Amino acid sequence: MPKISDKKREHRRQQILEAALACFSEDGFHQTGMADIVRRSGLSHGAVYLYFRSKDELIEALADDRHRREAVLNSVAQGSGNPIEGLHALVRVYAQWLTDPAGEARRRVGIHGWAEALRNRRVRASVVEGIDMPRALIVALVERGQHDGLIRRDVGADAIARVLIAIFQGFVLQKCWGEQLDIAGCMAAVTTVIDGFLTTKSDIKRRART
Amino acid sequence: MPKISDKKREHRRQQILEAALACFSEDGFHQTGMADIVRRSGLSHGAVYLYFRSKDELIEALADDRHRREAVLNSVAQGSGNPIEGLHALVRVYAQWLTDPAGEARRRVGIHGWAEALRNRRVRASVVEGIDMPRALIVALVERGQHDGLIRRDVGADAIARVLIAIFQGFVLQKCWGEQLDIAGCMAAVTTVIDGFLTTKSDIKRRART
Amino acid sequence: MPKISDKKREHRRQQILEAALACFSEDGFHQTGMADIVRRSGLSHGAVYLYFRSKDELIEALADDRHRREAVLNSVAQGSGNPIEGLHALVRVYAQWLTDPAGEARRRVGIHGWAEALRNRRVRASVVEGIDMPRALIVALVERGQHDGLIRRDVGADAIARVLIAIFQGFVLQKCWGEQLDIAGCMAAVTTVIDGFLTTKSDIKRRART
Amino acid sequence: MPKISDKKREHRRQQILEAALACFSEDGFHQTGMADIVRRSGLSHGAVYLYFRSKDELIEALADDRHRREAVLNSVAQGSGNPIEGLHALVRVYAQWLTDPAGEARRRVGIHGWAEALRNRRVRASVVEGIDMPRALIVALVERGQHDGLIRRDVGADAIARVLIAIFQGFVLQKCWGEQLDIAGCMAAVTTVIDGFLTTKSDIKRRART
DNA sequence: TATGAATGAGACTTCATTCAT
DNA sequence: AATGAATGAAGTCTCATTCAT
Repeated sequence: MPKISDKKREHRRQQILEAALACFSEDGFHQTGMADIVRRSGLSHGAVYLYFRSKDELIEALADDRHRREAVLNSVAQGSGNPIEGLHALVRVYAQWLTDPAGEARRRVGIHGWAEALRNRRVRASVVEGIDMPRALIVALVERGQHDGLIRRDVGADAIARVLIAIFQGFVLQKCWGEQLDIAGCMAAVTTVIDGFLTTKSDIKRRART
Repeated sequence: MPKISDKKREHRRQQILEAALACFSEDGFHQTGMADIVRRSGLSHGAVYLYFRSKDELIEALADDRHRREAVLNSVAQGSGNPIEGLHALVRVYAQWLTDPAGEARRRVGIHGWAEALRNRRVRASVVEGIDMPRALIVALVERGQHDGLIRRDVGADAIARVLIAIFQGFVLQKCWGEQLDIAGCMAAVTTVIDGFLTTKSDIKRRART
Repeated sequence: MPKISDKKREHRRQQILEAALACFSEDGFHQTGMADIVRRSGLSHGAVYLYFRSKDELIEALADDRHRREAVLNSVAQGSGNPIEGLHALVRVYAQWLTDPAGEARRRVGIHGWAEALRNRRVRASVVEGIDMPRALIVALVERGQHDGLIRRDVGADAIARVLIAIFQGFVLQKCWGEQLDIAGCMAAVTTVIDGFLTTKSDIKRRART
Repeated sequence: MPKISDKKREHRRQQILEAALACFSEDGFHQTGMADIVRRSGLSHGAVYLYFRSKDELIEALADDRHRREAVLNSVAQGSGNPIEGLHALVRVYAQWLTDPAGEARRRVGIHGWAEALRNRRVRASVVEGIDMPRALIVALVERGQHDGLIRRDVGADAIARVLIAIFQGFVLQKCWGEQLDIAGCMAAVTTVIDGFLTTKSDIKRRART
């Protein structure tokens, strides 16, 4: 039993995960058979079970994978000086992620994961943590903006964060269903949404009146 | 029992659909066995197949059911005089639907349906038609608003519709995952989003300059 | 419970048997469902079970039906004076039965019955009795012919009977499989077969030598 | 067990086919359950489906098997010098096949196949091809015999072939139903049948008159 | 390490028969 | 007598997982 190198091992793991991603993206978790994944990975049944103890572990590994990738995504918008600019940057990053053709399979699997999160505790934890990252980021930006008087104070930071996240979740759904989604136009609308959260002169006046 | 009444028949059908809804809501379409539905419905195996030819037909019936219910939901906001008020009314209706505890199972099944729509043509058609209704409604309202000078013309009506729909789709997800979702707060944020699409004095001035 | 007339009762019975015959002829006994028979008969499930206690009873009734019809067939050749002429008459009758387009379904069901006879005691009894009739008839004719010196004595009467019966059984098979069966030509061959069983001058001489 | 040898594989296949043959022979194709075959084969449910994709494929495999065996059977009589002797040889071979106790199951399955051929295109094709082989063989022998003046020209070669084949089909039926079939006697009768097709002095005279 | 044949529980569905009406 | 809705055992087939090699 010659222990193979860690590099080789990691490569095998990725091979399997890629095969699983492709299969799950096409047929969902429960309509995909292990045999499909085995075939697509070019390995054997036994080999796959050497790397993942069960199909569920494979699903969870992909959920974690997604989680990790989103962490990278979020880090991009971090540290931007102006909170408003930070929000716009975040939107741009997500818009790009949404448009990337190479990410189609991952987006589709993501949707399957959203459904699976309803019944699989581990998947749900991964998904929830996944949206907690941008949420915390947005909340921080919004609170800074509110503190600086740039963002309206009559709307909760958490609510704003959830609205923005929801928008992208909805976009993923609509896009993956093959809807004619004018991404550029939608992004313009999202920009307007953010602007709608900003303080206006009338807000200032109104506040003055109170 | 010779030829039971249509009423009784419809009742049985509902009995099965309710059992299916409960099962699917808990375990998803593919992890729910017909045996589960049979057990929960209190009927026999054969009886269920007397009303639905297959598990798929059951899934599709629920999709159609959802479709029908959403049509009713949308009709509420129709015919409202002021387009802005119409949008707000629509949001209120959907907010209420989102909050209704009795609708929890239906919302969860809805999410499973979103995933299933990725691989089942019939389900996708039903889901897409389902979002087409409010979309058309919102587009109509927005275009009227734009024509009347109430809504900004620099954002597409379709984009606005898709943003609003996406928000609710995301809310459904977040709520069903058990997130601490401050619905009231979120609705306030949505109201602000809509207001963000309205024309402001600065818009008018800007337009005047052009 | 108004007892219906015997005439009506018999008509119903025939109605069911006809439906069963048509279904069995197309799909065989075990691939035909009671539902098929019920549908084709225009009656209800309960009604069919009022006349036949089970599907097996239906199969057996058809076997008996066939048995009865064949008895009629055989009676035709009976009582013919010349045994040779009797054999030829029998062949003509069976040839006609084989050619009758209206009998196609019955011939097909007959074949299914031959297979069923292998596992159903009652059906086998019916089938075996069915071939015993013409066999006895042929044996009688042949023995008379042999006694009269018209038919060779070096071949058993029973063997001749079985050969002739076998020929028609094989013809039924070949015809029902859609083979290009030149019935006229085949009948000519059968005639020759019979003639082959007759004594010739050389037989007489040969016998004289012994 | 990684990749078992072809020999082992073929052995397993035969194991299953034998079990299927025994079951089908007793109960017919449609009354035999896969569970019966599984039990009798000593393998597991899944293993059987590893070798045959469906019950139908199993039936067809047996049909093909039979087809192949009959090809061997026919080859025996081929190339015989004297056409008359060829016919007698063929009859002897089939008589032996009919008598072989080890072939009982195969003969019974054959009858079930005759019935199945009425509704299963693939099975019918196999059965029809199966009788086409001896038919062609007999036709060739008879035509040679007719050309040589050994066999009567007033009976079609095809008709003679069909008569001989029919005889054996009928014998199979009668034997499998448990009839007291005096095979030796019957074969003597068949010999006489063949002799009946030969030219006699009277034929020659008759032909001379024409 | 790696293979892939084998397992067997469980999936969906059918269907002969019954029985309340 | 007649109906047809209901039953539930049994059917065929799949598939996640294991383990002898």
